[in-house]
Amino acid sequence: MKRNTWQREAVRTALSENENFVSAQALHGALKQSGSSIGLATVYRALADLADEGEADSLQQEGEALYRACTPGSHHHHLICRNCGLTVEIEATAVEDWARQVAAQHGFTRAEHVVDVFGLCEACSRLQADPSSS
Amino acid sequence: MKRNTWQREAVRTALSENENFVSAQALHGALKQSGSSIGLATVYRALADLADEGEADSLQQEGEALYRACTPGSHHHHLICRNCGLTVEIEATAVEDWARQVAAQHGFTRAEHVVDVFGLCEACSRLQADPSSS
DNA sequence: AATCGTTTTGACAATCATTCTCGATAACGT
DNA sequence: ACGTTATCGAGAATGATTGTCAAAACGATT
Ligand SMILES: [Zn+2]
Ligand SMILES: [Zn+2]
Ligand SMILES: [Zn+2]
Ligand SMILES: [Zn+2]
Repeated sequence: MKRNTWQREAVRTALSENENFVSAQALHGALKQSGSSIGLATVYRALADLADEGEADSLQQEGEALYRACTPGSHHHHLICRNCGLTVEIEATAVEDWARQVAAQHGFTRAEHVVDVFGLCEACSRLQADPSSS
Repeated sequence: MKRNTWQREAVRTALSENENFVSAQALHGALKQSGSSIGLATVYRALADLADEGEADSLQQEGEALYRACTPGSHHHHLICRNCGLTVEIEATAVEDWARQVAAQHGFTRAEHVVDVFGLCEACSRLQADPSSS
């Protein structure tokens, strides 16, 4: 059976304290900073578990996996700022339907999909337009 | 200025000989197999170039980058078989519009998106349903 | 509370894809 | 053909992730 360890709980907590997507390494760093003695491998394992239990969402950016505590049990996608990491959860029934349909039309089964939107959030867009105002 | 080397051409050719997405390593292996003396780093460089010149599409699967020679100049997405790699190019005007809109609604600029659909193609679906028929 | 079988941990090594280094090579404009 | 300079290739370096395995922690059960 699955056991409850303070390590798993620490990862869960640390994750939920971050509004945005974070890497395993970053999370481990933060935990160590705050005095925890948790191991890096444990953070990786805990995040992987959380992800396939549906308690966290994950995505790949620049070759590394990022995780985020997300609204549990709800399938959704993300709008992410390339500059500051600000993340917005977005629902999109239309996209879900489209994905299902296009798969079916080509005879595909067990369809899953990866849908992420990246951009510059409002604040970062302003900064880039007028860097002097920082 | 950019030069034309047989290495670049070899990668381009090898890529277009593959119907499906392939990794840099796999492509390098295939080239070596057929007698080429091209270096691995060169394959990586050539693929990266092809990708941002729009001659190839790329996606991340299981932590590695895969490339495919795609219909040039047309933005599209892919429906990919998780088992055999069969790939179908799909157009999705509705998704393009949706992505643009959802970004704009939240004040995001320079929106880009990652949209891929994975599943089991018709043949692989059959095999999985009745493995004895192989 | 002590015991016991099983799960989880963590330090470290190992793996694996990708990038970097840098001297050698080869394109291309002249 | 010449010189300039982008490109190449072999191997080292990097960086994220996973594997190893003895020690520690769980939790059910006395
Ligand atoms: Zn931002
Ligand atoms: Zn979806
Ligand atoms: Zn298939
Ligand atoms: Zn698109």
